[in-house]
Amino acid sequence: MKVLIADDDPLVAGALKVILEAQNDIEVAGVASNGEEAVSMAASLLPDVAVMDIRMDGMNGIEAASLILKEHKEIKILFLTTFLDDEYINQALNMGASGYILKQDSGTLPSAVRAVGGGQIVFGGRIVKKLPDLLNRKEQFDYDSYGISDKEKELIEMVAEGLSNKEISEKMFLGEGTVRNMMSSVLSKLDLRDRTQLACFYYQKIKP
Amino acid sequence: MKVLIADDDPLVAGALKVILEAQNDIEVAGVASNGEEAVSMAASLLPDVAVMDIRMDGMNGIEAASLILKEHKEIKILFLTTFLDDEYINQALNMGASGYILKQDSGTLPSAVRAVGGGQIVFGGRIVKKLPDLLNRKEQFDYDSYGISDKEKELIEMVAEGLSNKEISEKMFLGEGTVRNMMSSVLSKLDLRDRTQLACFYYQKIKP
DNA sequence: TATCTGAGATGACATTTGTCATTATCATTA
DNA sequence: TAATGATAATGACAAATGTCATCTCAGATA
Repeated sequence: MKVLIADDDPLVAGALKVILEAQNDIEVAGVASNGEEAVSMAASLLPDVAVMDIRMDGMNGIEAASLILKEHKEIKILFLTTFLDDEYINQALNMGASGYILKQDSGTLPSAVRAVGGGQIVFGGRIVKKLPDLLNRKEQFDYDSYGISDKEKELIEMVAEGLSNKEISEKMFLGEGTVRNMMSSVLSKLDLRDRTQLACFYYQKIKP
Repeated sequence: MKVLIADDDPLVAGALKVILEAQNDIEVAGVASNGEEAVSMAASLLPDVAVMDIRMDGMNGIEAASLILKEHKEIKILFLTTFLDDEYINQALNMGASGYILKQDSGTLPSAVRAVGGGQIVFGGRIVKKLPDLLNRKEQFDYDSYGISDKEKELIEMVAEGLSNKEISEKMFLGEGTVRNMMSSVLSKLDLRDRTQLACFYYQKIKP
């Protein structure tokens, strides 16, 4: 199995090479030290798997990988990263990467490379613990920073259920006019125009 | 590395055993033929990895796995399945499983087992192609069955962006009154009361 | 050809909605 | 005690919204 390594830190790149070459079924076809190099080497060497750092000077790993996949979608991309970074995980997934593991777990790199080469997808264990949170995120919205009170929060949730002012006023034991005033206040705090925009805001920003 | 196999089809279980025992670093500690057996054998054998079928008579793989994880969260669960089933994938992920691959890809099973044993997460390649869709699902809602036309569909999406009738009419090159009529029609088709409920419906049922 | 149909438009109408100024209460605080 | 501020309520008002009956018109259909 032919592997291309891309990392702008020569020490890391060297270490990865040593680890992978110790496996008798893995051959390190080349080592790139930045994104551009990775793209051109991938095109000439046609490795089975490209093991890439995400953070590199110049063209980063994500960009390089998507260029590689554009031309050779049979090459599997395995990202190595130092941090847990939600944004990168999402980008990598949507881009069609085959794996995303932490450098700290380099001991499991060979098996990850084999699994990826075999057409499977691999995530570092620590990353998976974050996946459910990524899927059903909730309540992370900071009402306070907008100066929104608990009552107003209630109101927002009722709007997001499609209730009218009258219905809300009954549920909250308030006058309908009061609810209208609260609504007005909430809308201006969030810089929105009407209750429908508030409902959209709720589903897009508060409980995505 | 100790592995427990659980599959209610003896043929499949046997085949898996053969495949895994051909690897000199993998030892098949036991073979369970249903969920209950898997739970008790996991408790007594304490394997590193449990390779489990999802569909089994009686207790299914998901239930069995969550029982195993409750007691021994260091045991990694690798699910084998015949089908691509969104619901199972989600359940498996949320449950804390370490892998989910197709039986058809049994050739890559050994590397998957090693990767999982090493603390990584593995998904079968065909499954990954569905992951982005699972994240930003869209368009799976059946507008037709409600008799909703393409134009009406557009309108719904614009309402879900918080646009007013006037803004929608400009975007669609229609009279504002026409938009109001379309709105009225859509609301009655979906049995809703106003545009805010329509926006809520959109985020809850159409693009959850 | 005559008819039917559906998309688009209009105008009238009752409601709902959001804004604003004002007032009333009540608890806290200076 | 008096001032303050938060909470709740009113009334007035303009704008937006949803419903309905009706009209036009082009294209399909008999």
